[in-house]
Amino acid sequence: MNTKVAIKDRLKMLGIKPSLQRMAIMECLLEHPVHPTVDMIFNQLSPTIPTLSKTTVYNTLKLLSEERAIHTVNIDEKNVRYDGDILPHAHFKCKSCGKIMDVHFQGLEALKIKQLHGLQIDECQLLYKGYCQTCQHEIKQTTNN
Amino acid sequence: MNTKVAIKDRLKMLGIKPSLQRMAIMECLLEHPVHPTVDMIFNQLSPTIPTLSKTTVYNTLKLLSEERAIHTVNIDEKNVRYDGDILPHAHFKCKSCGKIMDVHFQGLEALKIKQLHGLQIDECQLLYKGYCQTCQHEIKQTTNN
DNA sequence: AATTAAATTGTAATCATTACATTTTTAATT
DNA sequence: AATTAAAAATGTAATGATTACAATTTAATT
Repeated sequence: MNTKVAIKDRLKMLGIKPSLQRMAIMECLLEHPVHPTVDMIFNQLSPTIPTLSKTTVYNTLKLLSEERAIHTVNIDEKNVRYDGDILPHAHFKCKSCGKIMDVHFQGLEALKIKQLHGLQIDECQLLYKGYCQTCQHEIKQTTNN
Repeated sequence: MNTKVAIKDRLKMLGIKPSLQRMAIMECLLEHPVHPTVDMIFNQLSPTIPTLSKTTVYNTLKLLSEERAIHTVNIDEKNVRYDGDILPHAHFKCKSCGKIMDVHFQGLEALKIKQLHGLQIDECQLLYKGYCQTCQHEIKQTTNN
């Protein structure tokens, strides 16, 4: 469970002062695991924090990802996506509806290698693109008519 | 060997008319497998094709990747990188010098799955970030002083 | 050669992200 | 509790990669 207390402790542990804005952004990512953009986060929180600035969202997301509290997902051409789930998993983007989904499968952890050909690796992203179940069906329907 | 003839045939096979500009861009990617940016390609070819426009480079790279003659690599935050090598391999970016390198290892082909959890997959990217051998050494040296 | 279509080019617009200066909030010190 | 210093948040302006679009050039077709 991601209680506010748990989030606060987590940020403190990482040396991040848990301000109102930082807490809200972190909580937003955990509560809405849709890999949101900066704009989506800003629009989500703006009503409850009317003074919130988009720059703060940018700054905070940068800080959080630098301190490894969150991950960035570079699967979309236009905007960077953010993910509060830092457990190893792949991402899939539907080229029709644009939805970004988590993908889990056996053997994924094996990709999280730390050393390879003398390279020191500390970040890994596995990205897939294609068509989700819903869009596959819609395309079939359209083609049949 | 990537002779001009071979490149021309390859483009024709994909239904791409092999114009001077398209040939040059395709050849540039194959001859200089450094995962160049649009600007790098433009600067490389500009002297030999003085009339070349950057828009043409953008248009051509879009066409080539749509027709699957090349791959885009979204490992850099600032610019899209392009790769003429479409055989399965991963990419590594050094966070110090910025160099982007190919990574090959056993079991990589297994990631090229076509179907998963009902998703129809037709693109796959495996990206690593960290520090290359050279930069690791330099960091050690600096730290020791 | 004339006509049409395709490809290339140059300029202007878009828009996500960053830079930076200012203001506000928080923490530390007296 | 007031004062000062540091950190965080904010708003505006700038940046710069990419795209849109209209004009020009080149190639293909009749």
